[in-house]
Amino acid sequence: MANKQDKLVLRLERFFPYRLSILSNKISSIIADTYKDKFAISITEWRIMAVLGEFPDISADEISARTQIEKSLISRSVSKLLKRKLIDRDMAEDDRRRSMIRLSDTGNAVYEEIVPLSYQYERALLECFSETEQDQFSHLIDRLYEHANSL
Amino acid sequence: MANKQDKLVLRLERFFPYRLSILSNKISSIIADTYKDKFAISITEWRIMAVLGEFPDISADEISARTQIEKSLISRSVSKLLKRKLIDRDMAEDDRRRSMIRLSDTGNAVYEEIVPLSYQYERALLECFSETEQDQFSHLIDRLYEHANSL
DNA sequence: CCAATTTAGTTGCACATACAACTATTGTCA
DNA sequence: TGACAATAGTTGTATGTGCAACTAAATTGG
Repeated sequence: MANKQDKLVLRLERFFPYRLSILSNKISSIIADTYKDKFAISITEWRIMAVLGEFPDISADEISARTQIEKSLISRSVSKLLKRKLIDRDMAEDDRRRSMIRLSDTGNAVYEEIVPLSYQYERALLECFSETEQDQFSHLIDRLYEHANSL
Repeated sequence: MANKQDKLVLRLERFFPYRLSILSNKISSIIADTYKDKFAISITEWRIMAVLGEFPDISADEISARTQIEKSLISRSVSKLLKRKLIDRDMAEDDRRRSMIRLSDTGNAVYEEIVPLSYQYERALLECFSETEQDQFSHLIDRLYEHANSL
């Protein structure tokens, strides 16, 4: 006969979304501490700089699209980065709403310091996997992301 | 001869920590929307309720340990859940600092509504993987989490 | 050509969260 | 026993972040 013990229980610590969240937060917070301690830069600011390192002279909107960061957050972060002279900005001549943003010389210097550290950290993280496992993991992440987007 | 084009660039969209973060945020935000729309509950609040569904009559500190949520956040969330009568609390007799928290009848009813939805969402997410891939992914996540904790 | 709509970016506001300081209670050990 | 340390929980404060309203500029359609 059914009783209270038949209650369907959620095992939180085995629940995929929870485990992914905990894992991601752990990894991100380690990175955040490093960037904060060494360069006084937040993850958000770093992501903006990272995108500008790859794609110079793009607009705030394009940064937003490429980093998935809210445009209001982009706006405030860009202000901070401008004040600290890590980036430069001027308005597009053909469209005076749109801005053209790029790393300044200082920003580039910081960028070139952080990039090797980032790769080093990524390698340290993934050293618990074999090459094959790294590829598996990479593909699984891509597939899951695709799929989550379609839900 | 080395020139500007030799600059080491970070491909953000292929950087593991970034991809994990984006994936996890996407998945969590879908869940958050569901809980918010149907039950007016945040992810944090749900995690607290989930742990109480598994482990009734535990203290705020134990909730914090099991969910990795900051104790100050636990405190404020517990206040909200008490006000909404989703949980009950009384103080431990042997230690008047420690509290004993559990789901109320209302809380249990909500819990029993959410749990099947959670499992359903998890299944929907993972349906893009075969059984084998699900196991692989699960093990890789566990290993990576272990490893990240040791860095 | 001009009103209405769309787009880029900024700002106000509400709420989430982290860290540290604080209170109250309990435990330790000389 | 009594001073000191440790623990459970709360609260203050600073900052992060998301959503919506807003401004200014560009585009569209009649």
